[in-house]
Amino acid sequence: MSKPSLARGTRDFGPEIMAKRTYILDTIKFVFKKFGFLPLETPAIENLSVLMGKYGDEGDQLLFKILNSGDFLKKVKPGDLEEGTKTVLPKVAEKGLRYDLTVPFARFVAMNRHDLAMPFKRFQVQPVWRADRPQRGRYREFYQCDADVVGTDSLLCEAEIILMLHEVFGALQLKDFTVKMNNRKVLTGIAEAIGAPGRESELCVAIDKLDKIGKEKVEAELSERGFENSSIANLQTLFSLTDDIHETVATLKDWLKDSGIGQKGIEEIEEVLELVNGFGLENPKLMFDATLARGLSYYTGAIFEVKANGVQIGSISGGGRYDNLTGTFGLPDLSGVGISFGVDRIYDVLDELNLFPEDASQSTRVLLINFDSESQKACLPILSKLRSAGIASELYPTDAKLKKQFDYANKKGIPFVLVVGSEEIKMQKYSLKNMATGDQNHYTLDEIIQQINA
RNA sequence: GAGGUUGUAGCUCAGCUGGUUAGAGCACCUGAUUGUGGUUCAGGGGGUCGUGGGUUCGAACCCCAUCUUCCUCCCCA
Repeated sequence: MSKPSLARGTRDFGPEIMAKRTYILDTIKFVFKKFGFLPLETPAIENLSVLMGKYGDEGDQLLFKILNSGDFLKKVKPGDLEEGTKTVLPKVAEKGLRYDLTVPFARFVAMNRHDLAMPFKRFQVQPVWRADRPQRGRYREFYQCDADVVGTDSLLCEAEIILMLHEVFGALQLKDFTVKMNNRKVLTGIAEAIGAPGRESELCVAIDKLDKIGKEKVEAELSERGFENSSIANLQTLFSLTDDIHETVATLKDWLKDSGIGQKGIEEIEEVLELVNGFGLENPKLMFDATLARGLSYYTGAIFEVKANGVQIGSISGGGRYDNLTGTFGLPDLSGVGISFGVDRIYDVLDELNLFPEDASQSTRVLLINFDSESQKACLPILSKLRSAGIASELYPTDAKLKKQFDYANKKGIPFVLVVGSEEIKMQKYSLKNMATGDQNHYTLDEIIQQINA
């Protein structure tokens, strides 16, 4: 007999945690559906040919590969081993676990292009796997919760994403959050404006750390990376931006007036703002942050990130627009925009702020006590009636000691206990005990249903 | 992938320079109360000290390896 253990970087979700996670996911899915997104699930296992080469060299390393079934060494020839992993891997593994939801989605779109109503809006909530080194908040198995629209470059999608973010976090009672927005084209424009065209990736890696390490260190890093002093001096405009969205737009318009692409980016942001305004969104928690640079390797337009204020935690949601999603699967020129919710982080935020509703973990409302076969028999029709009335109820399955049965109700947080003994059966009135107050009285079944539903 | 860190009862942790039978709180079980939980009281069970080697008369404690935990970097959700 060996001690059981979890595989590294994986977790169990017990009933209590599941109740809270389900609450979060149900809220998000409800909003997705309300905005016309359709559900999609794809297999945990994909062919490695679908997954490899999509996430860079590092990504290929982090893919979980599945050993071929049967004699997995069949195709390996003597001598292959000396050639190393690159030679042996394709001969022993043809499948792997999905690394994210975007690539399987792209595969699905490419395979079903003729059947899909374009633009195609889908949401997908499934676990993904990465052979990463686990840390707090980083696991080898975790859920992604994505919604994307492909097949249109309409900025209406961007506006609707902003709306969905507000609806989701509003519904979760999270009052203090900020939706940060930027545009890849603005970043490209900034690189041009400071005389370092084409180097926005490098620029952004440094700028992105601004709120973490401060202006001086960012400047030092840029200098190290070989940016001219004049370029760095030119960035002062960026460091002096305020939270006021209209002011920022005006400042950038002037700063980037010589960059066509930069202007385009600002125009896109203005149009999105106008659309959001058109929806009549009340009290928008929207900010234009020109230093926001996440996922630069594939985002081409809008970039989003949501921060929970007052909680020491990274972003709780992020997304953006990308071009050519399905290009590697033979379907070019398909633009898409998507948003992803960080379920684990949202869980931590709600937990820390105590925002989970009381009844999120409540299941059974009433427990029927079992004395003997006689009372058990009497309980059956009562159970059925309670359940027909929509009351989650259960009968303790054995005639264990009352203490044990009451303990069970206690531990499960069941608010009512119904005692059905010989006295009660005779009277056709049963003892209903409120576990919180300790009150206990005899009621008819109809009265009991009323009491429990009250 | 690089560096550091952690592991003792179901859980949280004590355990002296290496020295007899490894402790506590909580949880669990039994009884006080054979038709009533949460409180109280009395009693009880539970540990190959992460695992495998080594040093030693003797190892929870020292050494090596390995797994695990957490942290920093890289990268990311």
